[in-house]
Amino acid sequence: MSVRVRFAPSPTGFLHVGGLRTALYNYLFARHHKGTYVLRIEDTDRTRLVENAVENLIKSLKWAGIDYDEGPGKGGDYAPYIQSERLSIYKEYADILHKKGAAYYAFDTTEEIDEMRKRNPGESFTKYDRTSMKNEYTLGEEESKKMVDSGTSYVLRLKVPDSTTVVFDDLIRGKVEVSTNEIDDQVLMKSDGFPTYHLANVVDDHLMKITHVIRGEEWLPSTPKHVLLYHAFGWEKPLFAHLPLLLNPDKSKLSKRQGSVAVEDFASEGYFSDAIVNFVALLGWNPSSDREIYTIDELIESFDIEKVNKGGAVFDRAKLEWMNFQYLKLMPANELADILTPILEAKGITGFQTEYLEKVINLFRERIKFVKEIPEIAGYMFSSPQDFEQEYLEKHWKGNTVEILEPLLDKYKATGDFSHSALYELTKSYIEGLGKKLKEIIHPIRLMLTGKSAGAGMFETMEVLGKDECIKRIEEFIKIKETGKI
RNA sequence: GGCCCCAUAGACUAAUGGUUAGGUCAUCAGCCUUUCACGCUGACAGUAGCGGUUCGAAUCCGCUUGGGGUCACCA
Repeated sequence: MSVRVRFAPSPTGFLHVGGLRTALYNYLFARHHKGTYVLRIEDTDRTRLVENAVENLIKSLKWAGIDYDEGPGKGGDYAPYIQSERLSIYKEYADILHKKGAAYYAFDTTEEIDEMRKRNPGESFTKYDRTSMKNEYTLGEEESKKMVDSGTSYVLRLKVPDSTTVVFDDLIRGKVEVSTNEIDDQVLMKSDGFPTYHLANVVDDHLMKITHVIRGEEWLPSTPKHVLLYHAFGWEKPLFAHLPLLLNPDKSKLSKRQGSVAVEDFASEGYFSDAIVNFVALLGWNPSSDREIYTIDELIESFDIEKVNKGGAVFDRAKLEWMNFQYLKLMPANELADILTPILEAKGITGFQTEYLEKVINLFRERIKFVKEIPEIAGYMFSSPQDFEQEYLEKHWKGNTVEILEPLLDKYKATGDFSHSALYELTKSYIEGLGKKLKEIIHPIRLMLTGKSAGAGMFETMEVLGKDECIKRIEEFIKIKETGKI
């Protein structure tokens, strides 16, 4: 039988990185087994509708390079893939459950339920009390039918059998057992006619012929309810695999507060999708070799759901940055220039050729983790420096600096070769001819051209800046220095 | 609190009964050097604890401790 998996997020407005990892593992599993990947939207909570949430979700998945075979916008044999468009299906299956006696109507108000829970405050676990509340059993079948027909608000609850044990196998965790005494008579159909997650999820997974349910660990406690539902319907259940959680540094479930958590935020912060995918893939699993960087095809090739770890994994942003840097180092300059251009434009820097941007990128790519850092640390590549580091100036600008500089400036003016190697030779032989060391002149030059103590190689920087610009900056600096303004 | 899940260095992980417990991030040091980085080399640092099974345990079992998740007409 061919593998069919699904990623079934609820449209909360954005894709959480934890969701991305779940989506990714499903994707890797599907592709590894040459199976089918389904995207299904679980929007059965109409109180939490968020505008454009589905579009955003799909956009983020697409950004990450995770494409699905069936789902919203694509269709498929089991459409629709948005649960709010499948209401009549759930109603139909809810009725089947009711007819089988596996579920029953209940008429309690929210207040009555609250009160029931308050009744035994010392109790460790408050289960819906089928024998004392307002439902089909206490009211009688006839009365209850009358109420339903007359339009009284009601829900459908799962009749959980007493004192039996639900057992299922988890691909990652092995055998899991839970006593039904610990399982509540879960609401399956809400009073607004929408199904709860539990019903919709089971019905859809069955109807869509899902073979493996791969989802976050937070679903583990409700899986027994789902197993009960499969059993009640007389359906074969899929295989389950509950993924370990992604954690904050304090080990709690990954959330905002301690940094971005939305995939779109990582994108706008300048992370590369390949880096995020690579990083997230290795949180909870790895191909067991001594390597960190993998292409998506390599991940697909070696993915093994049974080798996924059981314990939660802290989302370490420092390592993510390092990962991003690994990709930045290797990325073609023209692609990075395409990223740089709008960043510069946003700062009002325009009019530079792509070729020039590529040179700047190559100068700085090993000194940054994000492209957006370039205008921050190397603004002088786009206009003359306005500020000069005071401490750097005081340390390297001596009384005789101008004296030493002027003949060198003439040599720069005279040379036809402004390549970094030629500049190096020229500068070196000149300064050594004076019995001085190269570094004695390099720092003043760096100061005049960049205003900063830190930067790329001096002669490489000069080559990219170009002869005219370098000469202009040096002359300007000397002039201003003479006025005493610096 | 009940139930469920989990436990290799600060973090991510490898090792599925036999290794000096390996790799990566972070941290620290040295080298390189033209500043800052990169890179290279090295260092620090781990099987939560206690029992048991076994010739042999990070690995299997039990208990303890610790952490997390979950207990809605939310998913």
